[in-house]
Amino acid sequence: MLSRLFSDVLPDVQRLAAGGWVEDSASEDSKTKDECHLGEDEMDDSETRASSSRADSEMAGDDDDDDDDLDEEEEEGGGDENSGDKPKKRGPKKRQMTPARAERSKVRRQKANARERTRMHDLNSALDNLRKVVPCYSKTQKLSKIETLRLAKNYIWALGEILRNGKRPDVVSYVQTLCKGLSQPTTNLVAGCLQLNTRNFLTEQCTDPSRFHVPSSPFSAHPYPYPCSRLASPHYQGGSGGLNLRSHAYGPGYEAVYPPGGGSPDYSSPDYEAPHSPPVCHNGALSNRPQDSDTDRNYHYSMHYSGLTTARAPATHSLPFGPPGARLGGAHSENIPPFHDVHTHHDRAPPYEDLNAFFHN
DNA sequence: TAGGCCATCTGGTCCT
DNA sequence: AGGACCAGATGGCCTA
Repeated sequence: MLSRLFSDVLPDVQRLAAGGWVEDSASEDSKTKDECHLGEDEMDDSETRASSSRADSEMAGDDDDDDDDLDEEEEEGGGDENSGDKPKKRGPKKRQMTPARAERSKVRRQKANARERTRMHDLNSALDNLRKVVPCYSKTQKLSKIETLRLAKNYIWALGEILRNGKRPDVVSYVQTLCKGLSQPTTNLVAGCLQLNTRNFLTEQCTDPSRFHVPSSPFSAHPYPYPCSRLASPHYQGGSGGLNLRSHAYGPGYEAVYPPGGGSPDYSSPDYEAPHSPPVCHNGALSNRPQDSDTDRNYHYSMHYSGLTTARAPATHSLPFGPPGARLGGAHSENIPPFHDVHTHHDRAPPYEDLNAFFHN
């Protein structure tokens, strides 16, 4: 099953790596405005516009040239740079910038700029494709580049954990893995994509961890060797509304646990990242209420991955983590981003159905 | 208004 | 020489 999953995903990954993903309408939407009004035809214009303005200022007096041969001859004999009182410079003699040479340099620079632009567009296109295959995708609330990479890293890590452990992880660990190192807005978005109220299920878990199956989680069997730099940051101020994956999830002093199969720290793990990430901004975006109702709380205890199978019918936008038949949208909608255009990428990634089945009991 | 994110230009370095 | 890649600088846009 999982082998089929990866056999399905692998070509896409390869296409991603090659940057050869066929753009669809969604990617068109995700183009930046600059890219949008910068069609292929206009690229040259803008390129000329942008670089020429600068080049023109640099090359004052750069009139249309000229006789290259003549210039070359001049350059060959151009040893007059050190003709003054100044000490001779070492190294290759700097050729005199003749108008012809300046023109060639300008053209070369313009071509280099165009190539660089194309290269960056390709890179952005690949990033757009990556945005579509990570577990959260929104046309309007596009993940930033860095957040996309972080989420992708976490996603790969989570899938690897599933393969290593051969069983489905608990929802808490899964979401925590996905959100590790992500900014608060992105955490909200991911939680929203998974239709989770992150604050609720985490705080409740803190209140009564025994009601979750976290201790038996494949992710929680070992001490977490890769403290999240954000959550461990001194800048972090755990608030009532914030998502505190450390203390809220497992209680004070309990580190979230996402070990590899073994017990020894694996610093090659994607969870290990140099502590360069900015601190999480716990601005209460996850929660507007000090405490939720028991109804809301109880809902979280019955969360399962089963809802992810709604990916088969994305138009319904049903909430995936509720008890069968439960409607959860209104109760939690204030804590999660607007989802009319937010969905898991699995809506369009059939292989994830296998994963859903895997999560299913 | 500050900060985050982004696109673009640019010069340097390495490789072919 | 030219292309690919990279990182720094810069300015624009957006949001809190």
